[in-house]
Amino acid sequence: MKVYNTITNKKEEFVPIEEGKVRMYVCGPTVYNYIHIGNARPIIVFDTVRRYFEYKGYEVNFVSNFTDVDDKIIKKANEEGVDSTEISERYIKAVKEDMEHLNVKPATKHPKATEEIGGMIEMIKTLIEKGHAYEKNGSVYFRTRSFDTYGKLSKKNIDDLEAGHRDIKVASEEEKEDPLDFVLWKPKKEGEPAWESPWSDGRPGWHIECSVMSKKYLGDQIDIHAGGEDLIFPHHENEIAQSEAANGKEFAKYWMHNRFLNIDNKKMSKSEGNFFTVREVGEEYPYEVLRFFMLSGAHYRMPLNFSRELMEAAKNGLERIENCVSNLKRLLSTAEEKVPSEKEEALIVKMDEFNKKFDASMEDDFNTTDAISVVFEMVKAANIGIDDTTAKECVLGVYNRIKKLCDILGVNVEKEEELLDAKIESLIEERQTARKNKDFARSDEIRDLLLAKGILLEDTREGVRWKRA
RNA sequence: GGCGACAUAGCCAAGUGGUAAGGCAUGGGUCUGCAACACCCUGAUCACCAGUUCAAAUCUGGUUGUCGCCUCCA
Repeated sequence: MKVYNTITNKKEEFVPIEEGKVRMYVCGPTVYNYIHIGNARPIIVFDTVRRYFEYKGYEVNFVSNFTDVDDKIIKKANEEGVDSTEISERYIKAVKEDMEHLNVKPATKHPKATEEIGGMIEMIKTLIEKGHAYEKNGSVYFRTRSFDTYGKLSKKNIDDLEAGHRDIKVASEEEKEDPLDFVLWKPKKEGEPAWESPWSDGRPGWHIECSVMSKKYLGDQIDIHAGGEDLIFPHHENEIAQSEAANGKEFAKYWMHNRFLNIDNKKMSKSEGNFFTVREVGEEYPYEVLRFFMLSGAHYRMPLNFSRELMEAAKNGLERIENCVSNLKRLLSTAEEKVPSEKEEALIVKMDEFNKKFDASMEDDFNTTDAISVVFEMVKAANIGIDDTTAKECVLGVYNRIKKLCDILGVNVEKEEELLDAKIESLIEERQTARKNKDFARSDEIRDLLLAKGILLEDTREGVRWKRA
């Protein structure tokens, strides 16, 4: 399995630290609002990575945090005149709902920063003892120049960075030994939540949170650390500095970063107002369409553009797969138990080949775009090769295979079994009678009526079928 | 200024040395009372220039263009 590693800028063969196990940490959202579709990209992408590892038989310890103490949360709390915990808890609940809708598996552990303060204080102490950090007026800073490989992830030259900082020095910079130093602990200001520490009542810096939560739940060394591309610098660079300086070990073996999701080819930003929350999109499209779009629209290391046109294309494409699966499911109930013909045997074998091709795509740095094209090839083969005379074994084999691959991607292609109420059933019956009597005016009238209720009818050789519009 | 990514049909997008996967859309057909589903047919020589090679979308150099990071940001 090949994984693109940001730190080496290369695809590398994945070798786990511990045989058969993957320790993976994904930086989670700061919970100050509903997540937008840009936040959803890493959530979906890395959930898919996890699912693939699990499919390959790895035991995945998947940790993803919630940053629940932060300037933006405090600001929002002050605006609403409530406690910041109320804000963070509200949006953690919302993220979890969104994740469930997007068929994202809950992490093995979702730590919250505010529940890990003790560990942060411990790590900061260690850093001070080792000379990598210092206290000044209740604040603690990381001594960036004391970590000699600083910049290895983002490929930044430490001296270039300092030059860039000189112009934008702010008041608090004055107490730093070096403009490059970043904060590990900051004393509280009026109206801010605070925790006791040896240095001041205050709160941790953002970067130390992830270093500590990763260490606590996954250990000093982990296999994969992932997140959005914007986190490479400074967040992940600083995490490396903190963790490696404190633990004396290489932090993460593989660093994975997804590129951004754009809207109409422009970066989403609050100031431009060009962003959509997951919920907003969910009102217009089924959530599985959004997930399918994220995985089929582009490889995770490529920019992905979001637009109505592209969502429509994704919706239509997904429906093609759904139609095929529901067709197979229907055939399954009537298919004859018999020895498959030579052609049917060949189709079953073909499914094996498709599965291998799918795996090969996924093992090439999780090329979901390519993997999905394999699913479409399977759909085509099924549509051509299977009908109501096909042996049950063959129908079942194809059905299971397509479902399995979609499940690895976390894309739900099977609609829940639903019963229609009696009134609608009788309307469908009435329409069938009308059609038999060639009263097409009445039959079309009923079809339109049902369509208005969101029931789409399709007449097939085997009889009438319906689905939700 | 520093670092990095990308440029393939109307749109989206795989493909890193041997004569271009897949999807959406379009047009034509088959099926159907009609529609929908499905099936068949329909389309690109891969930004440009130069080079390496028997052979390049795929390697090298250059040109042009788009984008990201360097500050909170998925």
